[in-house]
Amino acid sequence: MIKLDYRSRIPIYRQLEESIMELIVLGIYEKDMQLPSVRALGVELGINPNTIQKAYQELESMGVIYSITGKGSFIQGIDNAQDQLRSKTLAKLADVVREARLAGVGQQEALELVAAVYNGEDTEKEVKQDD
Amino acid sequence: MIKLDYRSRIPIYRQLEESIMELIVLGIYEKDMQLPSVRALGVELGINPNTIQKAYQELESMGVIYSITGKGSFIQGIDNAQDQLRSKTLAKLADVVREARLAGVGQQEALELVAAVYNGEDTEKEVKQDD
Amino acid sequence: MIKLDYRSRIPIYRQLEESIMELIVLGIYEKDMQLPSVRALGVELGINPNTIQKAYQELESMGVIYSITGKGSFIQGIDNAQDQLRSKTLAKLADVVREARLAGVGQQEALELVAAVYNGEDTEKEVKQDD
Amino acid sequence: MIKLDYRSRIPIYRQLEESIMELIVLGIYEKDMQLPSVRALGVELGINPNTIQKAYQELESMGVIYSITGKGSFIQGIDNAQDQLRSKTLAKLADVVREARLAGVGQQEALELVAAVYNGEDTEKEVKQDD
DNA sequence: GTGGTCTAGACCACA
DNA sequence: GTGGTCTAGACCACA
Repeated sequence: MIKLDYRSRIPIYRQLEESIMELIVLGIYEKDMQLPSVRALGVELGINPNTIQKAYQELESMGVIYSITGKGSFIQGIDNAQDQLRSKTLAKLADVVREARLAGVGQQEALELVAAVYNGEDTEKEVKQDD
Repeated sequence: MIKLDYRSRIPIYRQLEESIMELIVLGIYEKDMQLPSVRALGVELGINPNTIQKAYQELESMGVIYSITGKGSFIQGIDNAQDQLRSKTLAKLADVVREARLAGVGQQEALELVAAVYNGEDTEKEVKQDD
Repeated sequence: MIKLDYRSRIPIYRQLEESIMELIVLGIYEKDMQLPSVRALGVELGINPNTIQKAYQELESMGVIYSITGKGSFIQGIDNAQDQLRSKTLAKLADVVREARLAGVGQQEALELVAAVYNGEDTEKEVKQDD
Repeated sequence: MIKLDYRSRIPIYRQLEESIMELIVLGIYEKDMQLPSVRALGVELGINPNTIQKAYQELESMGVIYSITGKGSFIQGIDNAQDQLRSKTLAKLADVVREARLAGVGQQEALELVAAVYNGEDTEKEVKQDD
């Protein structure tokens, strides 16, 4: 359910955080549902439990999940997850659009690209970007 | 002419590269014009010459500038700069739009944000998109 | 009669201990009254009997309750319970007040907060004092 | 300048965070002043740099300090530090006062204890508390 | 040198 | 078993 790109410059724990938030937003992870334990998920994804811990702790500090020592980690609910994902994403988007504008990309072109992505017309998959 | 944000998560050398490409695209840096030496620019911007060197090297490998040993670095011309900037930027934009879509941002909303940025209606600058 | 907050960072067994001591201090649990068995209470509260056991053992070592093998656990009396609760609490209070002072909280403000809590004017319950 | 209690149940990284915030609030660490590097402080305090990192990263996410890779970590300013320290401390204080009240500590007694601490009349030093 | 990421592994409190 | 803390150590990008 969670797929990571180990080659990406985006740290694994951040990819994990985003994945989990998306799963919540998509309604796959429901309120109070228990997440896999840091150890179990570590084994499943082939990464160190400490890395999972880091992701879980950040998600907890964002109010997206809550952890009870000795019991496990649980989904807090959809609201915080949605808010966090949205605001982060919109901030990123605004940044990149500003960059595009400075790079001489026209408004029309930018709008078309957005529409293309939403309509599934853009063929390129997850382009590796250099920064 | 070149302004850097030392607190940004975007590395200085990348900011430098983008700035220079933008100056070329804007026609301020013209073909065959000589760039300041790494030392001079280092002093001017108050940063390590190594950082400037790194930016110049990348720009050279992208074909945006060229160097003549013992003489200095020069602008290659506008074409490469423009192409590089555009393609990088468009790839990034597409990526982020895909992310936004996954995050539950609607097409309409995304389009409006793009328009807002182009029309200067969005006030926030370079948002921290960290946590 | 005993209410636990499973999400609190305060461990369940500690919450249990405090609850029982409070019930004694309030006169609800009287001298030589028998406590529910660890199993019964475990079922009632929906928690592991080991957790109850841990609380009972600590209470016994504090002289708040006593156990008779094969019969059960009983209330020792009000004195120990009151002393234990008081001294622990006062020590904690002093610590936190010292902290508050270091944090720049003024004496007046601290006094007012105390009065507010006692007069029921502070609405917030059991605030998360994590991050 | 920073002293840690390695025996405390309060994790080292949290003690570090609080210490740094106090130093900022006291005006000893001033705006934009550079903090010791994670490695240097690790050596100085005899603890692992990773532990320092954790503290620094939390402080950064709280807006108390900012870090620039390759350069160092710096004090953001006094405002956030003060706000964070204050709110955390007041929350803790309210919690403990509520506990004290349940434990049968009278309002008068609580107020006197607060006054005593502020007036330096309380002799006991940093009592080891059991939770 | 400086922050940041990740692993392997140990140990603890708690349930 | 579950989360949480900490260490030792490696490796990376950046300045």
